[in-house]
Amino acid sequence: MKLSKAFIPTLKEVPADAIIPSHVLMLRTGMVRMLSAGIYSFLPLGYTVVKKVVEIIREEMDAIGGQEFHLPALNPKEIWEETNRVEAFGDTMFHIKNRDYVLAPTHEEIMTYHAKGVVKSYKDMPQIWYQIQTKFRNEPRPKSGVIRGRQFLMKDAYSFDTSWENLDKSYALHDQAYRNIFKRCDLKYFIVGASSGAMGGNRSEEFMVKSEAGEDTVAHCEKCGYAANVEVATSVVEGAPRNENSLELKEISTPNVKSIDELCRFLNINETQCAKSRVYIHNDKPVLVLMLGNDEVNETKLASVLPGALRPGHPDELKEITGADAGSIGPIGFKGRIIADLRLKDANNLYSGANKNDCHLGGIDLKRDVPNLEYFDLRTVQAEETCTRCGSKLDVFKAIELGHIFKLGTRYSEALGATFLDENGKVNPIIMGSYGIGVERVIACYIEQHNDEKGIIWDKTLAPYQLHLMGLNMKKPEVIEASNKIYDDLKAMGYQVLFDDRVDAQAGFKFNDADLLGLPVQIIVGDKNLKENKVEVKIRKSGERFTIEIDRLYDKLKELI
RNA sequence: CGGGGCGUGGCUCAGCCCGGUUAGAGCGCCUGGUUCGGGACCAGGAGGUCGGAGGUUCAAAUCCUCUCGCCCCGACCA
Repeated sequence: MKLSKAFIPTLKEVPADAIIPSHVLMLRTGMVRMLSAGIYSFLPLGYTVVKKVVEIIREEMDAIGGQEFHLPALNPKEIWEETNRVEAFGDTMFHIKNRDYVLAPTHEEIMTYHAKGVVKSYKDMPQIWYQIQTKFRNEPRPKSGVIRGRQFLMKDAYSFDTSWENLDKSYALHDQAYRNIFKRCDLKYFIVGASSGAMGGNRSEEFMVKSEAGEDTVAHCEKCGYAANVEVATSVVEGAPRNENSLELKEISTPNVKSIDELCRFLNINETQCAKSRVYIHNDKPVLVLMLGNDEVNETKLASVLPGALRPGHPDELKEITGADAGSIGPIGFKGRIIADLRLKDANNLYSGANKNDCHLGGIDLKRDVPNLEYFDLRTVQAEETCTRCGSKLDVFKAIELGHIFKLGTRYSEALGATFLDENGKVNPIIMGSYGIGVERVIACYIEQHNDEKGIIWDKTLAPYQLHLMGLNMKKPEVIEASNKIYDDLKAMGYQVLFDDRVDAQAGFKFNDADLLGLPVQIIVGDKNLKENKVEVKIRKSGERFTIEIDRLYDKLKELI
């Protein structure tokens, strides 16, 4: 492609709205332009990269026996009502105004619909069906360029099996395919155990890339490799000590003391002597959640302990339920279910709210004073805590979710009646898995991991072109002739070449554009080197540059690309 | 949805607080010329309903009200 003819609108200045490197660079290199919040147009250069990623995904999915579909994004709402997901997605799902259609945010329902009545026998399975297609989600807050958009490309795959054991096999195939895909894309990633959330199912793992722009937080152990989303991660932490003698319950006046920190200062005690109370409304009934000190309630863990409708209580509800405002609530005299974090197991001589404003109770013995108290792991892992597997310290950081694999089970097949007959002629629901990859995220994450102050650093695998040929002074006949000949030769050899043949651009301008676009190898044709029949080659990644005779260039390129 | 910020030629921004020439700069773009291996220079030129609507005023980019859009933090999130 000749740059003089190409639509590759590079920007010299940093766009005001972009913060993270991948977003800045995708705009500056002319890969994308924003149309509206969270909605991006891919320009030719960006779309070329999309096609490369898609092709890698396609090859690896085909390699595990996947069959590619192309489903409609426009779906009848009815089918989503059968699985209750219109309600589950809520405002995140786009609804069409003038017909009862929705824009699909994922495709479990539609794939299951097609399996129903067609995949009827155990002999018809296993099946792996996938597509690479646009998804629509009405994100309340799109951010970070293409990383969180309202419309995005997703590879979504679905497996259909006759048993949980066979699902394990399909799941393992996808796990391997995903490892291959991300490795080929040269991404540093790791795999974490995750919560399956609204997708349902009983097991899921996420493929994560460490990044400050990430929206997930993960705990990771460098030493043994343990990695989990903090939604589900666990660690070894000391519980509150149980003292030999339990003190008597004692009411203490604590005017204007609201937080645990204030309480510790006021009474000159340690936070591990305090039980913090949070009230949730679970299926319309209040539940008191006790945490040690300043530990935060992990609402994902809480939701798995309290399945169903769950939300924090409103301030006015708290007053009505407990007789006190947040900050003075406690377990003694609380009417309703009480659960506590494991760190509080059988602790005594604790301080907590007295369910009376400006009052706390001391000398609380959970064993003595809170009968039938249930303990669960409810806290969020913090950095520097101890790994449950190997005993070393956990690291906690932000990460971007690139892919997610779920063992769904029968949730969709049961809801939609997708059943099969087994060897014994018995009717069973199909056992399903679902597997997603965010295509744009692969690109954005690659750029996050491969850039410098000059621009992107493409590896040959994802680079939109392999070679960046530059004619430095395209008014000089010898440069025109030599660079055009090299361009034609390289194309004839099958290379993908971007040829900066612009007549009016200065050398420095071309160099900077080349470094910005970041194609792996630059070939620089200038009149000085041409006098010795040479050109200059620059490796973008290392910055290494050398001159070489034109005759030897082609052999050298075989080594480099 | 809550908090904060911002909307002025294609891009980055100044002007607004304190209303008053023909609304500015740099980059980019067009024409001509010089330059030509790390984002050149000279001369000339095109391009703006100041996000939109309403209001105050003799007079609004500037003040007021409403509204739309965008960014950041939070909430939410597959």
